[in-house]
Amino acid sequence: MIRDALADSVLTTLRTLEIDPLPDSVHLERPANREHGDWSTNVALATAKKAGWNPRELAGRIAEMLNADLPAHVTGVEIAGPGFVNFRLHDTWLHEVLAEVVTAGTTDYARPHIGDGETVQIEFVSANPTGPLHVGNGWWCAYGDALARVMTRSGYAVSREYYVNDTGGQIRKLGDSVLARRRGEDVPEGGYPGDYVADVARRYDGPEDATDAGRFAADLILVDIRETLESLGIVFDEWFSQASIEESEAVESTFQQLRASGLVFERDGATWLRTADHGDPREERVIKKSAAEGGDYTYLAGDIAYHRNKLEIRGFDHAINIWGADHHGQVASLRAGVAALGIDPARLEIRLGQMMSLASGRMGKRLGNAVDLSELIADIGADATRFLSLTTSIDQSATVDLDQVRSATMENPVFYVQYAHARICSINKKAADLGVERAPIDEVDLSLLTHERELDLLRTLFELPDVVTAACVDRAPHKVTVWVRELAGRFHGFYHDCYVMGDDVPPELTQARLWLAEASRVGLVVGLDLLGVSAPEEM
RNA sequence: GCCCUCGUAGCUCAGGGGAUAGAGCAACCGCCUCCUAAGCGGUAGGUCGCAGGUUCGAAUCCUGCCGAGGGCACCA
Repeated sequence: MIRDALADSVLTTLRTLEIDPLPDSVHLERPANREHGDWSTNVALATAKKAGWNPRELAGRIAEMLNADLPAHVTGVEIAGPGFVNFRLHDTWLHEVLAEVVTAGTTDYARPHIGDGETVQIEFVSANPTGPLHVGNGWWCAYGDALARVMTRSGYAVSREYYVNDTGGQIRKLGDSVLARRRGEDVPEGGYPGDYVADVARRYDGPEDATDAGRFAADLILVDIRETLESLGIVFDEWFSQASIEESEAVESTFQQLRASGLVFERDGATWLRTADHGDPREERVIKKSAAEGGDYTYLAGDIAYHRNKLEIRGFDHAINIWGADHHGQVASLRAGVAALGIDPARLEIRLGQMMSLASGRMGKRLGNAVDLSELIADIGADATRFLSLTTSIDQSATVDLDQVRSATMENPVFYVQYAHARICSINKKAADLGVERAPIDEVDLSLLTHERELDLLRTLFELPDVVTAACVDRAPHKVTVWVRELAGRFHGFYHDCYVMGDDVPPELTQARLWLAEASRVGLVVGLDLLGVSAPEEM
């Protein structure tokens, strides 16, 4: 790859100059300003001081030596600013990129080998089955799925999991609401007033028992949640029942294992875990309630047991939890609990998604203005819904204007990107109609691609492997969204200025441009697929 | 009080050590005898919350302050 080749040649030069100490690596980047060349390195700035050189002088020597023996594709090396070494390249480096992209194709281009088969479980959504998913608690579901896609492409063996909170107080409350509705009464204080509860009540013919009614309701609601997620193309490998943990020996055996850590003690009739040693600012947490409080294990105890199940019993190498920021308070305690079990807490990664808000104000089930996720999907479609939530970082508390989103559906950026794909398909269709076939890539003169639009497109395509790598390592699939918009923009520019077929387009150029369109298609298909957004052939 | 995230164009957000800070929307002006105008080009719009510090270089890293959101249960 060009970057490695340039870095190698710079490093060789530094060796020849007997620079000591040599830098660990030579950083090459593409300058934002075109006047600064095609590639640039700050290596002189970074190493000069320690090696006892003046940065500009060192940069000058590097440029001088490289100019005396130019690396492949390089037409000239210059110094600029305080000591940058800038490379000017012949367009052939980009033509090589084109060949790489179409040769690798959608299955192999931009497939970084990072995971190396490591198993990763990503747990996300995990909303309580006490009501349909609303826009707020469904906001980061596309994030979890896109992250799973990005990590899969990067070589991890990924499993998607939904932790179903199908036991405990919330379920009893839900059951109480159902029973009240069945009796024709209002739901009790703190219950669930939604219409879906009434629907459930009409179908429930079981005993007058809150837990029984609650589970019945949760099962039905879960079906609805699953359908909503599937309509977004999100399919979980596992729907893991909290009850299955709490009603088994899992909590008890986890409890015993915690005791063995020596961090467990009794106080005020309750059993506590000392979590301070593993970094919890709360220092100690109750894991088993006192008799006066019922004597049950706490949620934390169950959660530690659940994560023991993930990391020890099922043995995933790595577990990633995607939680809403409102669960921030649980992070340190859970990590401490996992560590107390003797499990390396580095294997558990918890990403907090900041709360989203609506331009119209706060949303909440109890405020009665919760907008169902399924409603939004019905309004603007699955692709737009996913794309929308994947444009921002999860660290950003996004503000969504639902009215604008609905009215501006046709101007949604997702269509801009999909339209680029449709245009490529349209070109291919026209080529087929005209009986134009693409010649094998190695028989096509790619050096005919010299238009700035063409070269910009190739520069962007070059970036995809780096983008996927960054999206994976930083757990930031929105980087793919940013990139795919950029690529679509480049393609629209090319489409507008560079006709692939036409009376004044020579057949050789048509061939080269057909391959460029194909490379663009590869980029769009890969990018959109990572986001879980469809790539339609026509719009 | 302590912890986490954020403060970038009128709005919604990218950029998260490099050289002149970007996009979309909104506003204004142009562009189809030709592969879908759901497109392309242009104009206008910024003290990157404030103040210090580190660095050859800071929107980016560190500290403090201000502002917004979230969190600090024998609830889940």
